[in-house]
Amino acid sequence: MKARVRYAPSPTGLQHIGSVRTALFNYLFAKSVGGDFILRLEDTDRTRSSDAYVKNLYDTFRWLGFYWDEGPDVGGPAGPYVQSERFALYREHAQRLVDMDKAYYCFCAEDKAAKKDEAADDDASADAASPSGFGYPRTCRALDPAEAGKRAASGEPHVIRLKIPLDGVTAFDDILLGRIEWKNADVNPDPVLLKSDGFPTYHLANVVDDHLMGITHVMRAQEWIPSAPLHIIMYDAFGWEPPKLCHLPMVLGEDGHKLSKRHGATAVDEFRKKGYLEAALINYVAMLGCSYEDGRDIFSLDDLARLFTMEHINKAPAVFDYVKLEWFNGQYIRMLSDAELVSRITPFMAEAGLVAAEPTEAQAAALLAAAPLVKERLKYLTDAPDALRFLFAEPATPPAAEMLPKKLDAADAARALSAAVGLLRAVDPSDHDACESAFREKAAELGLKLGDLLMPLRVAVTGTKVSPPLFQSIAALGTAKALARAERAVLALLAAAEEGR
RNA sequence: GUCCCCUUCGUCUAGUGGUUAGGACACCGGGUUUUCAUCCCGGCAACGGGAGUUCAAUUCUCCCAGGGGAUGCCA
Repeated sequence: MKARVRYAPSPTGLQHIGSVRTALFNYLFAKSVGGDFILRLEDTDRTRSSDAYVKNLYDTFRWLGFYWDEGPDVGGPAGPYVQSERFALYREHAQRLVDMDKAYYCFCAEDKAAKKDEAADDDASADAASPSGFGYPRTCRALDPAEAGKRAASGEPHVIRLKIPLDGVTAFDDILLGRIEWKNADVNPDPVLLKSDGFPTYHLANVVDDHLMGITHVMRAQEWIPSAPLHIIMYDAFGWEPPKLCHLPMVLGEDGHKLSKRHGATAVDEFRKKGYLEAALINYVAMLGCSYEDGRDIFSLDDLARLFTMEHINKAPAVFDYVKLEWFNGQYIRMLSDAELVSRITPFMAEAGLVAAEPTEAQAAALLAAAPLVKERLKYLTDAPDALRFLFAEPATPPAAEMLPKKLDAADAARALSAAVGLLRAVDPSDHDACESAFREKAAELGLKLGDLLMPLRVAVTGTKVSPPLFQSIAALGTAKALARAERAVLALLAAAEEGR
């Protein structure tokens, strides 16, 4: 049977690195076995779902570059793929469960106090420690079904709750974790299936849709383990065969807690804006909790899809390491062709006001010439503006002190820089070897190290002590501009020397 | 509190009874070099603890400890 897996996000927030990892693992599994990857929107929380988040979801995955075989936008035989468009289905199925005496109407008022308060801290867990069990006290379970049915039919507000067996155990075999057994007494007592607004909860919608859509494998984070038995009980009640379950290890922040905003960037969109390459992000995230081929660490999406196996998923949670991600990003930047790098950094250059959003021909040429200069120096695409500013904007003449090599004073530096200017007039900056030998000779003649001769020129031309290789930078800039900057700098140095005397 | 899951270098991991416990990031040295990077070489560093099983346990079993997760009309 062809494998069918799904990614089922709820559009109640920006696409998060943790959920994207779940999507990625599902995708990799599907592709590794020639199965289908399906997108389903779980927008059953009417107050929190929003179109803006749906858009963010599409934007995110378009950027990441992986796709689904079936989904709201591409259609498919098991649609619709948006739960709010399947509204009637859930009530129908909940009703079936009631009719079979596997679920019941509940008329208890919504317990606001039981709702998790966002601001609540650890004290809340102490409060929750009721000595006699937990959760809903199953009050309405005792109601006469016929009577309850009448009340519901008359329009009295109600929810539908699942009857969790009072004793016995529910077990399932997790692909990763093996057999997991739960005493039914420990399962969430009678969870809500259908809310009072008529929408299903995750539990109901998830089970109904996974079955109706022919999902064969459910891969989701380990935080879902406690609700797995409840889902199994539902599959049994319906008489359906449950899909195979695989609970993925969690992704943690450096402090060992579930990855969240306070750990740094977590929304995929933030990574894009911060100058990460999607290939680097995918490569890194794929390696959190899973391994592919020993002795190798650079994998394309296709490589990952080919190499993925569930046997190589780890059970233990993984800590998200921004430093290692940074290394991956640098690796991927270096693998870009010059033209690719240009198209990647152009938006950031434009944002910094250094080039037009649609670069002019001259800017495009300058960008292309500059690409090889910075390729191995960038950790993030966002580093490009600072690294290349000197090519697109006129730097202020640096203060003399900035231009002094170690142990040299302003007069020495002025002398060195003047010599450099003289040399610059004579050489072709694009002839790297000629430049270097000319400057080496001159340095020796002046009793300077090559670096000392070059430093004042570097600062004068680029405006900073740290720059791409000087001769190539000058070649990219053009000798005329470089000369003008250097000559101004000589004057500044001379003035400083005068003052210092 | 209760239930569940997890446990190899600081981090990500390889490893499925016998290995000098391997790799990557980070870190520390050194080299190349025109600053910064890149690149190359070397180094540091781990099987949570205790009982078993076995000729032999990182690997199998149990207990403990530690960590994480769940305990919603959120997913």
